[in-house]
Amino acid sequence: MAIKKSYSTKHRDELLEYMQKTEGHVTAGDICMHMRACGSNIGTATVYRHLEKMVDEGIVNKYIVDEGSSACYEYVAECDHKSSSCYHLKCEKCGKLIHLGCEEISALNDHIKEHHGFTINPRRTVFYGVCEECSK
Amino acid sequence: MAIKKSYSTKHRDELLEYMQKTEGHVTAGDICMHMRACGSNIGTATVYRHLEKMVDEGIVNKYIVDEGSSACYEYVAECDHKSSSCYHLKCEKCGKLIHLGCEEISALNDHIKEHHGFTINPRRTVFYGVCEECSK
DNA sequence: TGTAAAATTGAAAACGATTCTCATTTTTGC
DNA sequence: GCAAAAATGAGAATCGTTTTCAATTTTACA
Repeated sequence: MAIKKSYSTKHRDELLEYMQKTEGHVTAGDICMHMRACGSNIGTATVYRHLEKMVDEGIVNKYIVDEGSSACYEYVAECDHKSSSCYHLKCEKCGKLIHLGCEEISALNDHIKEHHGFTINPRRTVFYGVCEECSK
Repeated sequence: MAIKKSYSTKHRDELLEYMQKTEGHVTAGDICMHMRACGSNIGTATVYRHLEKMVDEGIVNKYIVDEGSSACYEYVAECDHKSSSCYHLKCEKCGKLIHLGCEEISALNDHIKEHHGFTINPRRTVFYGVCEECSK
């Protein structure tokens, strides 16, 4: 029940800046490697802690894309403006993770909400399947 | 490049029988515990190995439902007859995993196939969100 | 049948992503 | 400035899953 206020620190700023300027999805491991390559001495635990907080705050999205392999993170601005209609497709063959902004799909949200009482969270939902190139 | 033919063994039969008679989703851990409780001496590795094979063969579906926690498996008959329209909803609050058979949703598959060239695999796709009870 | 090749098995070790612990250092509010 | 609260890093711990390896089963077929 302790009050957990977020201090803004060098590491948090570094991490946020990296997330903002990075297009697409990165894993915690990617981030650690990159940060160290840039001379930052940020630790693994700290990266995870900040990512988790940012996910809670809605600044960053987290996708569980495969069991075993690492989770993907991305800065929210990338697709938040289309919020309800931004989904992700993950190709089972080539492993590509694809953004999909499409109104048609947000209609699905409405349908499931109305008819099945379930409120979908597009931020976490990933469609698995086979992409165009791989299905040739 | 070795030829990998499936021998039918006691363990495979036991496991398959358990999967068939079990409704809904189980984790590999659940299975191991249950098998041992029933006097079987099947090992963890064997359970995983058979599950993986059954997934490949299409007899069993595997869902990655949360990072960190175990994957869920279920016997395919449970929802295969509605194949293209059988999805799963996972409540982020209570953790419930819900079957959803609905034609409206299979229309989504068609849309994504036609307009985005992506073939969805409902067997792996899980919608995250909040269920009816939890959203009250 | 008998037998060798191929597949399965269990135990335990290895793995990899993530989380926890804890002592130390920063940051904050005042 | 100072004390309380939060952040930090290193390394240990966790936990689901996979691998290893030697021993056992199962199969194909002579």
